[in-house]
Amino acid sequence: MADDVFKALADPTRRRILDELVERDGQSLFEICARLATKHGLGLSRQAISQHLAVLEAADLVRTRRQGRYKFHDLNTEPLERIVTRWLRPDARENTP
Amino acid sequence: MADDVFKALADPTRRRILDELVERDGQSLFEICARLATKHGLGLSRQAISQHLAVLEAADLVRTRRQGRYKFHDLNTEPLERIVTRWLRPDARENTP
DNA sequence: AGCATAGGCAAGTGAATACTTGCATGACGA
DNA sequence: TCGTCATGCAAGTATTCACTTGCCTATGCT
Repeated sequence: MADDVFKALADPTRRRILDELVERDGQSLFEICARLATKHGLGLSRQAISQHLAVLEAADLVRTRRQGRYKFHDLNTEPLERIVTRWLRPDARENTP
Repeated sequence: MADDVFKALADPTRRRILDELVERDGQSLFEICARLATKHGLGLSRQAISQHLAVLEAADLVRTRRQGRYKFHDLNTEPLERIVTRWLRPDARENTP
């Protein structure tokens, strides 16, 4: 459960993908490929990113919806809000930005 | 920087160690070994845990202070509060628990 | 001084994982 | 219907990483 979230966040490429989805939600696989290549200079294959997206989806950080031959990816921040508070003590938990 | 934090949190054993330090701060290596073994049933060698602590220290999630032949480990939650807000949109950032 | 305790360093092993290459499927347009 | 575009599946490789084993350093006690 939270295990998958931490594992998903462990890879820098996957964190870039999340960055990209924060900026523009609902992108397709090819869009993400293109923007990672141009903006971040990552020359990864389509499959590499597809597998990363699968990991993110397994962690429920990304929700997908099919539309014809396109598959759009939406960011889901809910799991992120849960995981970190685990180690925040009561007094530190109040002023979370 | 934040890279090290995510990498540190990727391993379940390291997350257990953080759990242990939340419960009681300032433990030595042997204390952590003992409590992980008894409470969580983890039969890991001393070096394994020592290496995990080194990773946590590199991520600044654990601060250490030497005192004689003892080395005490203190939890530092500051890096945790930074990393997740990266993907929280403005509207979601308000009601963080 | 001598010995036990607390921790550190380094090399080696096995498993997990990120990435690639090649082929298959399924939807849309001419 | 045929070809193309977007994606999925599977096997193979190579690197990363967690863990162990063995030896070394240093502090404190008797």
